[in-house]
Amino acid sequence: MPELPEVETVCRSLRPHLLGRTIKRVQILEPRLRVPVDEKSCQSLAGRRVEAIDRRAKYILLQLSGNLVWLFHLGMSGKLICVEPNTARRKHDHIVVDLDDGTELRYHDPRRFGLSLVTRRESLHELAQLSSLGIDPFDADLTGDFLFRFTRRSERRIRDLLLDQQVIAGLGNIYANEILSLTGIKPTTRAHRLTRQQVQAIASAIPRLLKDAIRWCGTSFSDYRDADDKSGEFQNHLRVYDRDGEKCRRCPSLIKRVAIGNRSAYYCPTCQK
DNA sequence: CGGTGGACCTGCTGGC
DNA sequence: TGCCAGCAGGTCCACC
Repeated sequence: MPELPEVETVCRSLRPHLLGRTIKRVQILEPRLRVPVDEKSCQSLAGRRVEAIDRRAKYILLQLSGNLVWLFHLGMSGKLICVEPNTARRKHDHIVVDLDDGTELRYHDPRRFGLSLVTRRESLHELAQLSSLGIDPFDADLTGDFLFRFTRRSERRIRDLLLDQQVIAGLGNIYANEILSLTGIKPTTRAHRLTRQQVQAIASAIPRLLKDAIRWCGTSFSDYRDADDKSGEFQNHLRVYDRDGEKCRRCPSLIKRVAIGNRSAYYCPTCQK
């Protein structure tokens, strides 16, 4: 579900609710996420203050007093939502956090592909999840040259290379497909077949597209929401993703859907070669 | 090593 | 109306 723009939107919407607040109590209603939630470390969070909220790729980091970090990944269907006290619990509310002003922060995740873990700040860089991440999409070092080196030695399809978090950290299936649409490249093209110019175009399209998506607060299909349960708007601006059979926005052709592995790829057969 | 396919889950939609 | 297949924004692991 949530890719970088959605996770960034969640972080921004959490800040007004959480910054400066103190955690009173943490309840784990369902520990069975992708990695089992450690109840003990969560209970040790009572009394900690939220000092900052950061994002790395698709990970959300609540920086807490006492040099602790509470790390979340939303998986496919995870949400962090702030609600008034005494709001009815919903099915799939797995973690409930009581704050000192009465607000409740809830982690809700029907598919339970998400992740919640607590670590000391100095150990953060040792986490496998974070240490294996590739370059940040907004890093000035993400140049055509940089990406060209990866594409030269890879025979994977470019859509899959863009999804690889160890290469670029933060893209998911929506934005990988949209980037290839913006740059006129077919998602099934093998990476090493791309020209220098094509790779340059991809590198420069990535931060532009993500900034645009963040400006529209991300893409909402059925279920992505921010901390105030508000939808994003970028679904209205998608060029190819989830538009198979619909008209291309630049030519009369119809958008096609193909399976790459077991995930869909979308493209315009005329505009993308 | 790199690349691929399946597993992990629940819920929704569309076809019959 | 019900049932079933297929699909969904991500990641990880086994296998070739």
